[in-house]
Amino acid sequence: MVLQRRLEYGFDGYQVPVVPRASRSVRGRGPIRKKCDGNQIRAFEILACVAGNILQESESSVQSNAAGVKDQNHIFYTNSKGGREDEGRSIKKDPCEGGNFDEKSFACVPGFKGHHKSYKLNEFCQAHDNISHKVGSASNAYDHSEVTCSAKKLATISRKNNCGYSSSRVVGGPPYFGDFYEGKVGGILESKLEDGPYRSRSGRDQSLTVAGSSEDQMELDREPLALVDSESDVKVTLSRDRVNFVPFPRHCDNIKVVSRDDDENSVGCTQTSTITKAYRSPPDIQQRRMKKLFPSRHWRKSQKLKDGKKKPIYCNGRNFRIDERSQNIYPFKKRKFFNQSPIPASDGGLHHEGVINFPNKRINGDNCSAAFGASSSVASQQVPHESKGCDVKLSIKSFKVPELFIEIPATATVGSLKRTVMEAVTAVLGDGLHVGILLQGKEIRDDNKSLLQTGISQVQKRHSLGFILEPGHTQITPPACTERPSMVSGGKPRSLSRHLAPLTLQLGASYASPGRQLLNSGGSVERDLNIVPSLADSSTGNAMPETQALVAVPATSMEPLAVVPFDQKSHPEFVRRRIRRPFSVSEVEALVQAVEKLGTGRWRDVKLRAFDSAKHRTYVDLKDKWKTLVHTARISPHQRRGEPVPQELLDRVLAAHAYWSQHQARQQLKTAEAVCS
DNA sequence: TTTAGGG
DNA sequence: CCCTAAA
Repeated sequence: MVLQRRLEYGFDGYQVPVVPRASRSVRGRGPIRKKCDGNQIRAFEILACVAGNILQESESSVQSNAAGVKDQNHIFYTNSKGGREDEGRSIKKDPCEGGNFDEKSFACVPGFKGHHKSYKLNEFCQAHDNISHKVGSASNAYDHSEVTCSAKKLATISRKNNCGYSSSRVVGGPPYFGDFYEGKVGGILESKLEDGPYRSRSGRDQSLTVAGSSEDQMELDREPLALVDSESDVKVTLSRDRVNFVPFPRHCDNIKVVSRDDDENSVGCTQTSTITKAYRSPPDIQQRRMKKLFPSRHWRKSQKLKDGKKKPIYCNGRNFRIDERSQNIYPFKKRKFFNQSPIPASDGGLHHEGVINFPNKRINGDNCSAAFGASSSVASQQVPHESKGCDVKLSIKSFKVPELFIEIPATATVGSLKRTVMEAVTAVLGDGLHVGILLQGKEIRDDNKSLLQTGISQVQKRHSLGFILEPGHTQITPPACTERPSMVSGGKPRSLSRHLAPLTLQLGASYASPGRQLLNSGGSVERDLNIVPSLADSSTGNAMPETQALVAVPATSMEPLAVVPFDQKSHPEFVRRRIRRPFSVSEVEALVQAVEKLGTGRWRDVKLRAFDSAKHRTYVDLKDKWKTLVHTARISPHQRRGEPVPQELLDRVLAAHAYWSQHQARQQLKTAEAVCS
């Protein structure tokens, strides 16, 4: 074990040295900049494989969800092996971070003015628990759905860690009190230093970089554990005479972030947990939340194309989101979408070498022709005749999107064909999908009729009930990006189709098909999933039963509609406001810790150091958060809102802020002097 | 791309 | 959180 040492320094009166920024060479690495590329276009057909039965008990939907968990677990696990680089990295990384909990917990952390703080221990334990729970329940969250899948790895790594294979320890609080880092790397590298921006020192930023040649390299950067294990050569690059080896804080911070996300954001691909959770959510709360999330100004409507046709809705490149009230479908930022989509957005854009026609496109509710959408098949159903209130549970085996006709020159490349098809899909999906219901070949249009009235609930034969996907603009206002929710369905009360539509899209959003690359996305998925139950919750009247029955469906894996690539660049006007994700206390802790060490002018480094794996936290976010933290610390406690931040943290915020402000002033003074002389 | 600040 | 001028 590494010797635990403590160095305490006061910072008053210290002449703080220039702290140069970290080498920009680090830029360009790291997950943030990673993008997926070279993926393939997915099939057009949407598979909604749900073993279907009609059940009378709403309870059954829960079971259905439970089944979904299993699937997902499996999927996650499978995917975790498939390993594109970023995924693999994440998967490995998080567990490693988990492994670091202990170390961090044991780290002796001098508090302000040299007082030791023990509160951290609890915090980290908590974080650890959260992780464990996550792994166990598969209810991953946050950008790190991978965490869920890597229990195995976690165990392995933890073991290594415990064996003291690798040990690095951070002993120290704010730099102004002196830090003591000791990194030991499998006997290959051992370095230690006592340094920190707050302390007087001759050097500038010193850094130690360890690079491995294995494919784990990405994590080597930050993972002492991986480092140790790696048989690859270890290169040590030292700038200046000292070494600054600080492998831990980042992980620890990250961990906190993860656990926090789990708790509060439930961002995840685990539909089960989300759904379950959402069932508990009061509809009004959901609605309020949604309202906040979608300021109208962010929902500019899609522009019209020259030919008067509406532009493909940008949702194509994102996940769909459905407002439980208007049932508008909202897109998610592509950034998140990328995490799930195998399709590169930077595919060079869509080419238009082919002519696409939609001969059967419906207009204003015209008949849905056969060409337009093969109906789905309903696996089986059963009818609870006896009571009106009975739930009707439907299993939709598959959906087919409208048939597309593509004309493309024989000389066109396969790639362009793909793009053309994709464009066609985009055009259709983009306009918003509408679900039609075919009962024995006949489409049911009256959305106000109950299932009983229409006879849907009495259908016994397979195939007698079908669902079709139609371009949404025919009957429903283009779902996404509209600011006129009232237009949807002409303001009619909730109806069957209105509930079904979201379902369709939901399928896409909940997407989790085996053999697929990891889903993981920072929160978007979760939100999507949250919506569905809230739909049920907020629905009124007898539409409720169907809705609930359908809500259970997403638990299974299906091909998402949302996985249609979309070139966001061509639709810049659709950039949506990000989901608000309040900082948790542990995130604040991580931030404070990082800022204490790095200062307030190096947000990128702060990000890299403490939030590297928190994709949803940008350096701008961190900067903003710091700003608000400082503000929060200055106002009286009763004026503060949101999750209360421990006073201790706020004190540190003020201290660090004061320190670095002064530091900055000094720097400016120095610079000025230098210029003058 | 980052930083720094206003909104 | 967003937007953006500046660097």
